[in-house]
Amino acid sequence: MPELPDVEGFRRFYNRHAAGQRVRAANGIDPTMLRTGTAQTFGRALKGRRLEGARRHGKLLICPAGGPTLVLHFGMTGMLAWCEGEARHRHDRLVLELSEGELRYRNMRKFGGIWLVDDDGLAELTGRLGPDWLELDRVQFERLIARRRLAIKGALMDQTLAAGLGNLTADESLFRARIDPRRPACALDSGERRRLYSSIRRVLDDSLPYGLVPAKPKWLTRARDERPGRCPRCGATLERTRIGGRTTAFCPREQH
DNA sequence: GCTCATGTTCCCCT
DNA sequence: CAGGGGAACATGAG
Repeated sequence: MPELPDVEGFRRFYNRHAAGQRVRAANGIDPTMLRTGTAQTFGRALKGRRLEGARRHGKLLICPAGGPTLVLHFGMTGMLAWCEGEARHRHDRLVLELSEGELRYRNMRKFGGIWLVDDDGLAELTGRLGPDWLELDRVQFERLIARRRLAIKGALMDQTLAAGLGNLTADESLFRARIDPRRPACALDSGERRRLYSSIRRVLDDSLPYGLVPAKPKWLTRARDERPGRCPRCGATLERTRIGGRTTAFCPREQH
């Protein structure tokens, strides 16, 4: 699930359920997902801490805990769950026992990761990312992509340029802007760059309330997994290819 | 058995 | 250095 809109949904979920509570214990951490320290140091450092409100940078959920900061990346299958007595789920990779219940980090495929960092460690993590997409203005965006020769979709998914877009949001935005995802970024003219920027913002803004990329009637996301997929606007058969190692869907009749 | 999956990183080429 | 291609990571679903 996790692209920017999903992680923004997790942030709201975290702040609704977990923020403000004290950590009674950190249990069941999957050591293969822990990117810093050991299960023991992790648990000791978090126990007794009060969780503050979380923020987000790209696809990272950043959860300060009055000293150390818990950072979660959800990979392709991660999510949060709030539990009050339910049995442990097979894919729970971390259980934080809090005053009023349990916050669980659940992740089937175990991509992504869990960090517990100090301020320097946090700066190191976020420093590898470009600005968050919700903080990026059009002029910055145009500057970032203007000289790149890679496929525009590859540029949109490069988290070091700007952070938060993923496979679905990139395809959806290019579909909305009617731009062929295979074109070199530097081949877009100024009008196309503007159109793409506003399309991305629209896709993100429209998705945020849902906490996911919604399969709206005129959205590519609705049709991309059908086979053969049909363009939700013109009915043409969608084309499927790979860009940057990711399955890419687009309408060959409308996207140029 | 096979393919594919909303992510990232690393390694090898050109 | 920029960028492409593929593999790896781990666990399913169809």
